[in-house]
Amino acid sequence: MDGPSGVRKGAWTREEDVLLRTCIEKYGEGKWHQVPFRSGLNRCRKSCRLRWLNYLRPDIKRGEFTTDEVDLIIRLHKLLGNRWALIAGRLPGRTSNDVKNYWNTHLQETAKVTVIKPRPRTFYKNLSYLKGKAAKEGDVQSADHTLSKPYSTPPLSDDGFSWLESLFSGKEGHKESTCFRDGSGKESISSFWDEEIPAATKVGETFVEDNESDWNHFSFDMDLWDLLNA
DNA sequence: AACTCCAGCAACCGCACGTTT
DNA sequence: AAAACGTGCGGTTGCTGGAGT
Repeated sequence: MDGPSGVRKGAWTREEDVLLRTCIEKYGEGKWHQVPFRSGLNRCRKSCRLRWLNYLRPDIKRGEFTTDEVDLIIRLHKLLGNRWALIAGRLPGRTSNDVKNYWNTHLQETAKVTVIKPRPRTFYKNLSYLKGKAAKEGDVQSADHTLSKPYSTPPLSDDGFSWLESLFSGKEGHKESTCFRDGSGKESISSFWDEEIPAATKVGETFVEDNESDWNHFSFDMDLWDLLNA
């Protein structure tokens, strides 16, 4: 079962597991290129890393996925798509491979969902939330047409309910009341979920909604992934 | 008992990205 | 700035064991 380079492939034996575990316990995780030499294993670094991360790590949870875990996977997949590492990061003890395999075998067919891709959105520059930020960080128009970094927290609705939290609320068909108001109280964007998304024009790496491409607005390069990892 | 089919899972592979030189 | 290197991720493959015929 050795490969052309003489490196062993295929299923791991108990002895190999012991060697790898002993090596990691002695030297710690990381420096995977050194692991085959240090452990005496005739395996490539990738194989060693994968075996450790997916099987040998002591905090790995085995057994059936609970209904809570399945529910969370479905919600996160709806939000993130096939970002298995991110999804697994929210499930203590589960690996990305576990989650991916579970999805592919149990959920793929039953959970035909529309993935909400974090499309860059345009927000009015004078939203109350952003105005506060802009006052602290300088005029948002001064640097570039776009913001290089998303704000650390998403805007809140009037009642303080985060639209991001709503993604996990489980309220099917829930009409999120995330109404952004400008200084005069005029609603700029009616809702996150049910709004009719207008046509958008790509400007550089951002999208500017049609009819809103002038300097009265700025484009907000919304990176949900960073928000989730914050 | 022998064979086929298939679900579940472990592992491999290629690529992308970040860091170092 | 660019090449080399190291690491992590996601798609895919292939092995294994159980169920069905």
